[in-house]
Amino acid sequence: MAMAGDWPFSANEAYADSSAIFAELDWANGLAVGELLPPLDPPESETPAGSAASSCSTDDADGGGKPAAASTEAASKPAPEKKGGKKRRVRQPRFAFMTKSEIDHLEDGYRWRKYGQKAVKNSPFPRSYYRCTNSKCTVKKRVERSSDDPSVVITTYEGQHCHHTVTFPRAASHIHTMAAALQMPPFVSAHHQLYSNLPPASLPSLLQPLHCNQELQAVASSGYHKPSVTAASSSSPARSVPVDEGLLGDMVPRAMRHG
DNA sequence: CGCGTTTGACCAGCGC
DNA sequence: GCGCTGGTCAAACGCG
Repeated sequence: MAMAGDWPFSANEAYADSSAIFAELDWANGLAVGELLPPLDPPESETPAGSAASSCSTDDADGGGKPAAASTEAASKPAPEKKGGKKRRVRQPRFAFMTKSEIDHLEDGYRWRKYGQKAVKNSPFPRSYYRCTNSKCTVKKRVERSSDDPSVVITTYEGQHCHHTVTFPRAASHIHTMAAALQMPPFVSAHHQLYSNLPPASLPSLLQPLHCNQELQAVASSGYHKPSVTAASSSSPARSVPVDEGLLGDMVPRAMRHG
């Protein structure tokens, strides 16, 4: 696989091909992607929205229905304890985006290990499942191609990284740090146009620092300067983005924000 | 040898 | 209750 040691922007042609990010809904919940999902199971989950979204917590709470074997216990398959009360699958906050790319697995600065692939219904293309290789990080992502447009890759992130990217870019650090602050892959913030029907207020919640991410926030806030590569927002190329809507302004065209 | 991928099996949730 | 589907596990395998 492509080693994440190489900063994708230098070699990964997919980025050049990538043309846009479209708004995407969380199909399962009917929410705009990027918005933190409401707790599906408030009593048991530690409030996925906001702080508890930490993927650092050992409680993956999810594990696809299986006992949370995330990262550590995976080896010994514990006897599947009978769940007295139906424990609903608790999802981490997710966001997804569509990318026009010829390759499925876009480099985003993190290292991922593929742990599964499934054929999905209503799609001729299989869905791949990836997990962050950081043992303390339980972030997962799914990658699949759109059945409507095979050139479009749909990537869904679940959870938030509690660590820096594996590689820190040389030149594009501003992009990367910004993306880190967003818990997004860098190409999201830098190379794509993100259309979203998120209410403006929801994005800041997405940016909410996690206890284990505060360093990222710090880095981002100190190192960030407005990237010049966000010209994808062709709607208003020369506008100056107010501080309070900076990232949002970069990614969400104004026209899309008053939906 | 370590790390990542492949792939079939297994399990849980959900709809009928 | 049953079948379908999505999600995950884990052994086998490949590669550097």
